[in-house]
Amino acid sequence: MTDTPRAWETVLRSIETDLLAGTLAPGDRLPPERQLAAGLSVGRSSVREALRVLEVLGLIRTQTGSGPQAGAIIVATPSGGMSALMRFQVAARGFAVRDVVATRLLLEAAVVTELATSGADLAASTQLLDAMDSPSLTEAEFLALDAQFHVSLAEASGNEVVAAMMAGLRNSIESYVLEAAPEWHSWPATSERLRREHRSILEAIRNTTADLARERVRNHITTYYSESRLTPDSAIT
Amino acid sequence: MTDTPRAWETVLRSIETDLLAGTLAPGDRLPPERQLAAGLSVGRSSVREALRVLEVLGLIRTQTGSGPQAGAIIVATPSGGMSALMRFQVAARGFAVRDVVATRLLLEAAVVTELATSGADLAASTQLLDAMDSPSLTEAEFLALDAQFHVSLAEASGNEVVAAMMAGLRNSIESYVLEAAPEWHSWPATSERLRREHRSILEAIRNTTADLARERVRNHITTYYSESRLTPDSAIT
DNA sequence: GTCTCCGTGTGGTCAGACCACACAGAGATC
DNA sequence: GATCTCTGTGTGGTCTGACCACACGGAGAC
Repeated sequence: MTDTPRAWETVLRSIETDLLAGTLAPGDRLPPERQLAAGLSVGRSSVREALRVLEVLGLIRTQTGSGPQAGAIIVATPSGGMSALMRFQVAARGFAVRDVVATRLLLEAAVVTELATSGADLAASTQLLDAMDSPSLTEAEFLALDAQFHVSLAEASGNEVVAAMMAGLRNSIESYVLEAAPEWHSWPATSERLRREHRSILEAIRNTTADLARERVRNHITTYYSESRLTPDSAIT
Repeated sequence: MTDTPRAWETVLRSIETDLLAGTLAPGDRLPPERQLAAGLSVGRSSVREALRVLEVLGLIRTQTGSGPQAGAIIVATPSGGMSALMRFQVAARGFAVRDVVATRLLLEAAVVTELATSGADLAASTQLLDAMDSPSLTEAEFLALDAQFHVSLAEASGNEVVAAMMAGLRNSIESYVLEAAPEWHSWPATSERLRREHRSILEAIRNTTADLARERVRNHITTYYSESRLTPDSAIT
């Protein structure tokens, strides 16, 4: 009943407190592991367990050596953590692939609706589409740009939470997509279709026709996963 | 260029592989740390760093002692990991509270739309509402049930990914809500209003009036966070 | 047959040691 | 004086060994 927290939880809570208090902010360096351990009266291994968690969550970046770039630095890049979380949950069957796809559809529909309504800056997304026109791209490279394009839409909406979720959702089933890719009927035809659909989505957004953009996103994504033989059914909204 | 993975990454990848291969499944026990270390030719501390990550991500549960319940067991409970991730990202300003609220609104609107359309089982949600009618509840207890109610809606939609996200979003700003709670004008009046709004949302779902349910959710959430002085603006959709 | 106790295996933690690495400054070289 | 080289130093990364707390389960006492 005394509820003794484990040592590494103490470290985690201490860092969280410093973050909330503003003592620690993105760009700052954490104290060296040995010093952190001494300051909290825990072993260095406990500190390391806590730092490992923070690293996977995308909160810090560690680097060996000396100098200003060495050590643990607060970075707060959520997409990495979101990807790791979802990838493992899919692997452990905590998340069904069907739900991942449905959630992606849900989020992306909301994103394009917002973009069509608010008229945000789509320069980054447009640039990615141009890059995808290069005929020298391999299949994997093309799909990577494809993923970036969809994330860029979420970023353009200005909602970092949604952007991170989109990245995580995509990454979590990336291996499944790549696995299924060889089964696509014809890669040149598929990539051509994907490019066309991307441009039509952007066009609908620019014309501020939210319903049309949403409809096109819906078709785009369901077709995509259907060809990958990933259950396209049961999409919320 | 040799790209030597760190020892704990080796452990993580090994476990992920076993999960994907089906060698490891929810309910299974991981090998003891010492044995795992020997099998992968890494130190026990590296194994522990990997297990710590998996624990925070909600993939395993560890317990001391001996017997069938001791050790690390695969559980795959994503909400815990989602909560930790979002809580730290909010603390480190990777996520703006505004975006968290906007995302919650987005997801919940989609959830009630789905529920109103598909006619899912709402018994669990109804039961939580009844529990919230008890006059002996403290403020914190009431708010905990409140959070559970909203998560239960997401669960009723059958999408575990969305349910985990809802739980994570809510937990990540829970501390802010509790902080602001004392500033509410009148607790009895507030709780009464919340109860009323909850029931009206469920009613709209039962009547399969999706638009109405969405509208009521929107009002419910924006009012809620507005009273908590948490930026209610800029909600996608 | 029941109760008690202790062996055993598990995670949790700590301390110490060593390695690889990267920077910074001292010193050598031109 | 400017440049190059080298070594010291501080950092994370890892391993080993040791000890603790805990919970189960069977051996032994009653």
